Amino acid sequence: MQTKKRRITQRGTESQTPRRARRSTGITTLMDVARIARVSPITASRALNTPGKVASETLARVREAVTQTGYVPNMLAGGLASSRSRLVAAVVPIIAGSVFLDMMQSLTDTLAAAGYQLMLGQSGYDIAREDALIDAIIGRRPDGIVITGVMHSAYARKRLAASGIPVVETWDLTHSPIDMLVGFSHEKTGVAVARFLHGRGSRRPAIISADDPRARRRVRAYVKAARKLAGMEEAIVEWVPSPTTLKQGRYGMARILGKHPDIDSIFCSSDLLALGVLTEALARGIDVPGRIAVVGFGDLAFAAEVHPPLTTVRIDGARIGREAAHFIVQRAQGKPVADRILDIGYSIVERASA
Amino acid sequence: MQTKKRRITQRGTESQTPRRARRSTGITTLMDVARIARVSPITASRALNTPGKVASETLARVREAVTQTGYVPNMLAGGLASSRSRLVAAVVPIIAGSVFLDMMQSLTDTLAAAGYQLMLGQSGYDIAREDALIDAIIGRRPDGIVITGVMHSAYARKRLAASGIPVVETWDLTHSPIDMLVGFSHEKTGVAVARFLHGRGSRRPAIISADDPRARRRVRAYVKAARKLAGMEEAIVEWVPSPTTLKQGRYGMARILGKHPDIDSIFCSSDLLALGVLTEALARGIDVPGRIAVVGFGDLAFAAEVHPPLTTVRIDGARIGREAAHFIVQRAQGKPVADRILDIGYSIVERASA
DNA sequence: GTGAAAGCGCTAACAG
DNA sequence: CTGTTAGCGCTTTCAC
Repeated sequence: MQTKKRRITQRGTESQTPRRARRSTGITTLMDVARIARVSPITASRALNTPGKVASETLARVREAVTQTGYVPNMLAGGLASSRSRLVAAVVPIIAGSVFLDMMQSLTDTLAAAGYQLMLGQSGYDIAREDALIDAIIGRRPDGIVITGVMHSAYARKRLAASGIPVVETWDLTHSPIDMLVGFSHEKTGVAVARFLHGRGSRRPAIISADDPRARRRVRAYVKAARKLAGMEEAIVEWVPSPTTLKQGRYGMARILGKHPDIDSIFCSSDLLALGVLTEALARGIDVPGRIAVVGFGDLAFAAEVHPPLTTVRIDGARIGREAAHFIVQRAQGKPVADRILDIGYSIVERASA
Repeated sequence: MQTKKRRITQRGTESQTPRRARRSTGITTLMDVARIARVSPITASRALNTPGKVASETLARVREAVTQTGYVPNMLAGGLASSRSRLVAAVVPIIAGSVFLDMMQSLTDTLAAAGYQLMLGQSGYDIAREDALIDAIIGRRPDGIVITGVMHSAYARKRLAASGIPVVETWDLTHSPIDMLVGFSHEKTGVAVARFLHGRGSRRPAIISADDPRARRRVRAYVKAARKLAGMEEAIVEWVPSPTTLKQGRYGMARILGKHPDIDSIFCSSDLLALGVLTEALARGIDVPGRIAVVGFGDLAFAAEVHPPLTTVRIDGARIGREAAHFIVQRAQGKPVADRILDIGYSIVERASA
């Protein structure tokens, strides 16, 4: 073997055997495959990525070489060369016990079907960590970023906008998204529930809500709408910390009953809270919906099967995931997205609890 | 500007202006930062990665240039050059409603703290998809792979072993892991629950279990252990499909009661199933634990707060995630892991339901 | 403490 | 349909 090529050094030093800068990792590369298939590396690359552009006989030789060597393409190298990483990042506030699971599920599935992988990040409740997370994500040069919940940090929003990476914000509605948006109106939801409970005869309403920005907006809209409804008293509001749990629902219910034993309905900012309310009612022998009507939020899998079945606001999380994935795949294929804002709405699922 | 360098072509063609092969992406690179800071790219790199090896005055100049430009390192390029991607892949059977959420949470947190990102993959229930997933993951050259549940496919196991990537299998115990392991014994768990319920006076036991391999082993161990316990009748087993839901718990309970109304205990393969059992019992006016004792599995957040509080098998999912992350970070730092198998055990949390 | 050179493994851009 | 060339943006190796 001979040294294949040599550079001319700026200063015309005498020819030395150029040192080897680095040893290869030893793993099969596309060059190995190409050598075995007796084609050039680029042809091997085409055989794998755009098989239609390669003669079938060549294709067969390359495929043979791939199976023979157990070659797995290095997507770091591919991504660097093509500036398409086929990676999509998702940011969730928290993973455990989150209402975003259905969305993550469908996002992962939809993206996998299109050849993309999902990277997961937790923004948590700390702005500094959120900023660090966004930089870490941008550093991976993903082909898209899906943000669930709200991206609070102005710094992060600026970085995202500057990165040029397609961004989909979800689970909310605004007229000025960073880029694209799949969500619904929390205000409309709050108003709808107030009217629904009023229609069911509630006059002394209470609310147990997580203290997060979107739930807060639902509550505000509910309270405001309730004031305009005939005979409706001012809604009692009990705040609980995020993330919501069954436990918080029980405690919240207990606290409300302690102060206002005569309430006749409770709107909970999550189904888990509502389940806690049902549990506390059961433990105290309070009839639901007879004495108190209960409405949840989310329509999680268990909502239909608890006792009594839970009336709740249904949000199609799986659809949010699918649509967000579609947005990003569209963009990655260079197709501009016409409508950047998609309102998937909500619905109230009437069951026995209200 | 002048062409900086030129290669000597094999055949000595006359000097032509070499065409520009590709345009840069236009984003700030380390070279831009280096130019502004008036240092070489490698010094800029060192300033960011090993600041201790750079003079403080140089460091300041580089940092200034970074903030000025908004530079974000391209980790695809860095990973390719260093063959350390700082990416860890996690494989879960499904995301939604999974018992692995606590683990994913702590895995994400622990890894993020060490500077790693998590990539998520769903193996689902289809072997072909599982194989494709493993190849997609290996293609990213992650610094580690955490597998939750069981990796069924022999093909995938072979590929993983051949890839040289550190692998941590979790939630189970075997003497022949692919690489490393953090889990517990499902057999011991099953035996322990059988003994526990026997000690609580159960003689006509029933089981509602998901039809997945690990749950099946718990059931088998339970049934076998029960046969040896004085006065214990053969356990009635009702299988339900994975993933388990509250609904399955209700239906399973209903089916068992239809055939064997005199059972006095039910062991459920998940807390969600157990909650379904409690719900069905409530709907039918059956006293728990008076007439039927109920034991769950998992000790999810809600277990302590349902009515009655659920006796259940506690598995420290968060710890599994932490330990798995530690294993991988250790390996990534070149430190060999002494004990590749970690049994984190289980415990029975005694509450009112049994 | 700093730098020049040489790749990591792949694909875009042309040319034939 | 196939090949040559030149990078993508970073870090390793070796030298000073």
